[in-house]
Amino acid sequence: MAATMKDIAKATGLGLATISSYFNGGNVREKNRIKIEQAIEELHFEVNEVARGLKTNRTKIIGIIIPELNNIFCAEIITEVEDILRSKGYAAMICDCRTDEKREEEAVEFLYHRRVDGLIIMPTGRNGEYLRKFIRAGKPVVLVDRKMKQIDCDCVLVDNKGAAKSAVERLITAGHTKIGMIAGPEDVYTAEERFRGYVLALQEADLTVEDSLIVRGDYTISGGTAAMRKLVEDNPDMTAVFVSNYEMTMGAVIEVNELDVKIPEELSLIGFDNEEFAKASIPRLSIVTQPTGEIGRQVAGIMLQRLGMGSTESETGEPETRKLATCFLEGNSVKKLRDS
Amino acid sequence: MAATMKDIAKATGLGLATISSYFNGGNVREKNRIKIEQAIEELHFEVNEVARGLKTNRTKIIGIIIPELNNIFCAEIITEVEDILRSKGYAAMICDCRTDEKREEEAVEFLYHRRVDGLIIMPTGRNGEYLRKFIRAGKPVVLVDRKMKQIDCDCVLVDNKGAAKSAVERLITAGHTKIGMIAGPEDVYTAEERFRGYVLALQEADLTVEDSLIVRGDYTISGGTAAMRKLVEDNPDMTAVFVSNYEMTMGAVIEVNELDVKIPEELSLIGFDNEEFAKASIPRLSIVTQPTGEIGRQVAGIMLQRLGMGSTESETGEPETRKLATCFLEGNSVKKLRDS
DNA sequence: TTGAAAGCGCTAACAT
DNA sequence: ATGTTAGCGCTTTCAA
Repeated sequence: MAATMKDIAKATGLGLATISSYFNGGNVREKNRIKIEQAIEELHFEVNEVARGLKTNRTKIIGIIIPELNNIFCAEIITEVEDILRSKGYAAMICDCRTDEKREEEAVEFLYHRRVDGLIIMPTGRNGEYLRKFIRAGKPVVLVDRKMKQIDCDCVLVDNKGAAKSAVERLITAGHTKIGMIAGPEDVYTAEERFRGYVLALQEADLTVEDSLIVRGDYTISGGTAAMRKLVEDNPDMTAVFVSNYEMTMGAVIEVNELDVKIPEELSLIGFDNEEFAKASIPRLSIVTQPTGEIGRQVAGIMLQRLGMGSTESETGEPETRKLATCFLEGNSVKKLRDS
Repeated sequence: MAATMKDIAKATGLGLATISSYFNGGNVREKNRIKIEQAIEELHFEVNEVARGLKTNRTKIIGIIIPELNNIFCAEIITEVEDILRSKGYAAMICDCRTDEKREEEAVEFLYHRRVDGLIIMPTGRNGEYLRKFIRAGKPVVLVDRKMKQIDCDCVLVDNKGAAKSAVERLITAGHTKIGMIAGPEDVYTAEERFRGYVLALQEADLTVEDSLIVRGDYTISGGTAAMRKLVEDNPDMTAVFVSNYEMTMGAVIEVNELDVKIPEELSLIGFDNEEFAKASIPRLSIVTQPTGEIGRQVAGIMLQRLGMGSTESETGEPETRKLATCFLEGNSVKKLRDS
């Protein structure tokens, strides 16, 4: 069996409290410190975090619930979050709920039983009733990339509407007026925001929003290829397209190659996410990028901060919503029809 | 504060042991069962897994260490593993070590302190000394996608060499003799295996292995584009290429479009991984696919099995190495130069 | 079947 | 600065 603090106490002739104090940054006489360290070495002692967790009622574990681990956007955020949390001694307990609301709720229960200290969630469900439990227990909850009206907690978002709007504005500024959009599913928060950005940009430029220029895809590669084909078929006068997520951008590019449509000569294109793909494409794609690293840092930061103030019980400060700006990566996929 | 078993005992007038027994499948008189369930309901009682873990010395947590969470191959495996483990009541504590050996070692320590019941690892380091700790403690370790000579534990691999060999054989059967290869880094186990498969296929067909037909990339998209360009430039007589991972396959396809080389008319191509990309490509790519779901299932299965036999201490059965077959997804990217 | 009691490894209050 | 002691919430003998 692994050595315990008791063993260290016995070996050094010191009291249990002294050993504990040593591990918790308390003051220990130089002499004893050395003795303790020696004993630790000899007995291969390692603090039992489970026992510590029972006593302190803090597990130093953060629950993380995401819709799909094998979605690059989620994965990049989680990677950053996990890294930061771990550097502060917190472990990440990750649950993939496969974009299933029921599984999501189960995951919340699961993590609650595990007594995680906080919850980071990119919710699938629209209604966050099952998060109440955490809030009531005074455990911090941080929402990522999705807003929930009913639930009062911290939240880190990206300015999807603004990003889409400014992307479309770039096309307008370049002289395009017949601008297609490959939009996402109506029931996805981010997809709707991006769609609204597109509409807004056109409206502000006094351009008409034409139904035939809008095709909804399902956020997948093949959804992108299909949407692009339809767009090109239905709109011979279209000169530009805005694609609103990564997978569909990839699909759109594949289809454009198939149709032998030259970018940007015959069609301008602005895509979404994944710098690596944009840079590797020929010509380089102009894309909207989301600051996944920064999202992760903000999320982890808020969580850590909330955990730090845990002592003040009620007066934990107002929930905060942070909306991060997206970036724009300039490529060569947009043709200037006029000087700006 | 959350209710404890003590509270339930008090509320029902029963003893603590009875409550505990109730939760652990023991026999409880019908009358009392009802009383207990009522009290649970009223007090919103939920078992404290931490306390349970301290007592039983089993946390029901499995540590998972991977090189990169935002690598689709890893993510797909982990998703499956996590799903299965959770369905058996085990939580996954995931550490991304960013393909850094030092971070990997730290992660092992971290998880050991946390007293995870087992470890699943896709190792970056070549030497698994730091895994000894787990083995000594009698905690199961399962290696994924990488072998380690020095360490004696279960292991789930893919037949990389065989997969590459049979992919190249397909090209040979179709009549190709000048077959290029975009290989991966020399220090990556899977990359070397795939490279050896390529060489083996050529040798068995009495074809010479030409240096100019082999270009090493770094497993990234841009590595793939660069490699493909070099290959085409240096080998005007090359009729086919085998690309040995997903990112480079994507890069190769992008470059082929740029160079306006027609697939499969002017160049045949067999890629690696990611069905979705292969299916969306035009023409559809022929690729080797790895059974990520099955890998995940095997890994989780072995882990669960080992955990079940925990009681028998030493006699835990010999470590097992499972090598899974890859699949081949037929596309239209290979031209027949002769009838097979 | 049920109850009483000991103790898992640790922290924290209190006393020294 | 250090020692003593009492639990944290649970499981698990051992008796009844």
